[in-house]
Amino acid sequence: MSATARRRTTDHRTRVGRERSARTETKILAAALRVFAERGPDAPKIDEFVAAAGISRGTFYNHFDSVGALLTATSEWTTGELLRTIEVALDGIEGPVLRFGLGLRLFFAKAQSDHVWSLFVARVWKMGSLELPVRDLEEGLQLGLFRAPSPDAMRDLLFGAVREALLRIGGGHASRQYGDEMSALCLQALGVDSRRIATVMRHALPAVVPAEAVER
Amino acid sequence: MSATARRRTTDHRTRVGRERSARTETKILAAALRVFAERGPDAPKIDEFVAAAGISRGTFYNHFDSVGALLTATSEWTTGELLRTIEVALDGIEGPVLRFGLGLRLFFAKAQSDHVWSLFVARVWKMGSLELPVRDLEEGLQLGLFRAPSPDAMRDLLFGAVREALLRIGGGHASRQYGDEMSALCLQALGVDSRRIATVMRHALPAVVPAEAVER
Amino acid sequence: MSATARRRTTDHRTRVGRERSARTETKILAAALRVFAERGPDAPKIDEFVAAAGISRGTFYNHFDSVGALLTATSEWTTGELLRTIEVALDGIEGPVLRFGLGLRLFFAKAQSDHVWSLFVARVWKMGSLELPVRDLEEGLQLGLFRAPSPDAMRDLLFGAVREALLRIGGGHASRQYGDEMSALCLQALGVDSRRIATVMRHALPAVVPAEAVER
Amino acid sequence: MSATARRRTTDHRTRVGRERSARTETKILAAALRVFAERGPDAPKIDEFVAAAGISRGTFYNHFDSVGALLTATSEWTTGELLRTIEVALDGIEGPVLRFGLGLRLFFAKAQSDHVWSLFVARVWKMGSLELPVRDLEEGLQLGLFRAPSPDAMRDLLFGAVREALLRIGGGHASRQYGDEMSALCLQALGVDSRRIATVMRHALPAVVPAEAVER
DNA sequence: TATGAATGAGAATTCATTCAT
DNA sequence: CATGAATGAATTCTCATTCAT
Repeated sequence: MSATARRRTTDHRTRVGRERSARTETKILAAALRVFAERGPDAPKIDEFVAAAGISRGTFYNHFDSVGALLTATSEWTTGELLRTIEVALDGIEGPVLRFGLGLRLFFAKAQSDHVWSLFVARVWKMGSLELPVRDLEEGLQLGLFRAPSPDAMRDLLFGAVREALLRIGGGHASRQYGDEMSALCLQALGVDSRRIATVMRHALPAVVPAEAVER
Repeated sequence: MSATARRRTTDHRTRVGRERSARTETKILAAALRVFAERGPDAPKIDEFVAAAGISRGTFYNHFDSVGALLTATSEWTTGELLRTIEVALDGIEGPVLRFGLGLRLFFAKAQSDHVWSLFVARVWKMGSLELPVRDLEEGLQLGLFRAPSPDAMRDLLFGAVREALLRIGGGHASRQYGDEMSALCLQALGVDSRRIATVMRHALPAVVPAEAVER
Repeated sequence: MSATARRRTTDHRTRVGRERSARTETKILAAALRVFAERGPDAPKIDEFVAAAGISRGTFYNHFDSVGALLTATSEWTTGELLRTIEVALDGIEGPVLRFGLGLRLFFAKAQSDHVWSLFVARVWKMGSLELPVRDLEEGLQLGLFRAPSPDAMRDLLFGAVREALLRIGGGHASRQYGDEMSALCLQALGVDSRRIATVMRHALPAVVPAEAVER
Repeated sequence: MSATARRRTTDHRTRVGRERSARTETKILAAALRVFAERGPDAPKIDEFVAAAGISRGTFYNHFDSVGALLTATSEWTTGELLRTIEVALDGIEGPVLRFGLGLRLFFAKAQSDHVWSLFVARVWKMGSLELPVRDLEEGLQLGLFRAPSPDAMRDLLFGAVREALLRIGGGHASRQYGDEMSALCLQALGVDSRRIATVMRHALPAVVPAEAVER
């Protein structure tokens, strides 16, 4: 066998191995998403992930060092795409009020289409991993379109409202219009007047193009 | 020793014992408050309470059956008085807007005066144990003083906002005016116009009469 | 109950507890001595100590953090007294040759009276925890009673010889005179002439007064 | 393709395979030598050999069944030649004292030229795999050139001294003359008088002819 | 033969709970 | 009622071994 041939074989083995590994990792992450969504970030034991993913204990440790590491990885895996996706969907939309309002509506639409994701984000979300669209907010404040006694209060109110909304949606206790209602209420909280809110709510929801179909 | 004397001794012993027991229980509850505040409701182990309270494992079990029971007891011990206290302080104040606004300000004042309590409530609070002042809200809605797309959304937004606020306050990251700012923002979220908000904020904070000085 | 009485009770509880704890610890150490002697310092698993000591896993961890810590503790517990004991027994004996020779004979006598101890020391001994009687050696060298090409070589030869001797004794493959034979050979290795060696071997073995009867 | 051609190809493949296999095995053995030298015979895990040899787990098991088997193989691979080599080098040298002394000096020279080997032998050596030159010792005793209280003591002292010496050399804590010093001291331990020792030490070290250049 | 992901038995460790004092 | 040592089930984590590619 020539060196070239051998190298090709080696590459093949390596590639196949890596693919299998990646598939297993995805399986674990998908399972983790469900488990964290159901039980929160602290309660679950390794065995729950192992059982949910249908793998062995050993395999778990081949991929993640601890539940903490898994939580981090799941967070990243889960929220990474979404915000970018929304960003893209909002491309070409002008005006902070419209942009922020539509962004919220899109976000809640995602939540309503995936309760597991919704619960997971609600329970695990820590500031920083999933940011609010700071730019639109700041611009809106400067233009006088948004009003708030302080940035901290504004951020906390929006953040808390979204988290509670995700809990409700994830729990299956939300009506179909709930996402839009909460979006409207958030705009009202920012001091936007009713007419503008109505405009935002009437606006057609931009199409979301998934970056790529993530297998789950 | 006569029967009477014995009985008297026994009574004395019993009384002393009960007092000692009550004091121990208070010590445990106060410690639990700190521990739950720092670590949330799921993470802490029995030993953390034992260490924080400066007692032995055995003593813990003499008072509480499990961490769950302790959590419940701590919740009740902690929040039981407060809402009634606020209720009392608001006695005589008229108008849902003013009542709700002042109630919020009082609530945040309490939070800012006790960070441990603040964190505890933020982390442990589950719907039901600490209710929003439903009556004022409903009345305000009926009178057209509050506006919201739906009661669910309204409740979630307020609830979430308060929780985030408590987290900030408990973490020590809030300015002195933060409580008032958040109160104002909540009113704005309910559709109250700026003039009315200003009135509420200018209003003197009613005096709070502690039901009894709880030793901690 | 008076404060004094209570304190007395508390003290009593504390004392009883500490005594029980100390007894358990001794039990573990004694078991560890056997286990390490049989299996060496690396091989044994926690369960072997647990089984040998007749305690539960949990109890083991109440006393020692790891096998490593247990090894250290066992070493200290085991060798601490001996060298001091020998030191005391040699009190009043003059001359490095006589002192060193009798010290060796006493050491091997101890080994032959306790095979488990012998094997343990042989396997676990690391330089430093159980020192050779440096002072006698140095004095002997200065007086020209001992001869060696270098201190390092001398130390290594003696150290290695003693270790091998302990292995043989611990294994039960030593004759009754073996300890004395090895002592004599060590003196010969140090360049002591036969007549002097004979004197040392004829000398009565000083009585060893155990510092205190250690229960085992 | 003709049968002949095919056969030739097969032969070629086979030969290449065998060579590759032999090379891999050597790689594993060389790595094992280092690992055992550093960690002793009990502590190391399969992964350490795998990592040190730069191979995969699977490959390890293609060559050795267990750590025990590897240890045996490494011992044989490592010490097999040496003693025969020394034997050859001593060919023609007369007299037990001279032969034994020069043998020791050669042995330590080897140790000082290869610290890894030195540590490995020190840690792994168990009686039997690497024998002392019994014949010279017995002859020396019979001729009255060596003196010892008993054969056991003599063997143990020499054995222990050599092991300690190897540990020092392997650890890099030996001076350049250390090997010779220890050799001289061993002779002194056997009761050889200084003049004879001096003769042995002055004697030129016989040339060692490596049986074959062992690739490592 | 070489690879390395997957496996699961077994070893280490934690922690809620009991109980004699 | 208070104490804290002991317990052992539950859990975490390791590592020798297998096996499809």
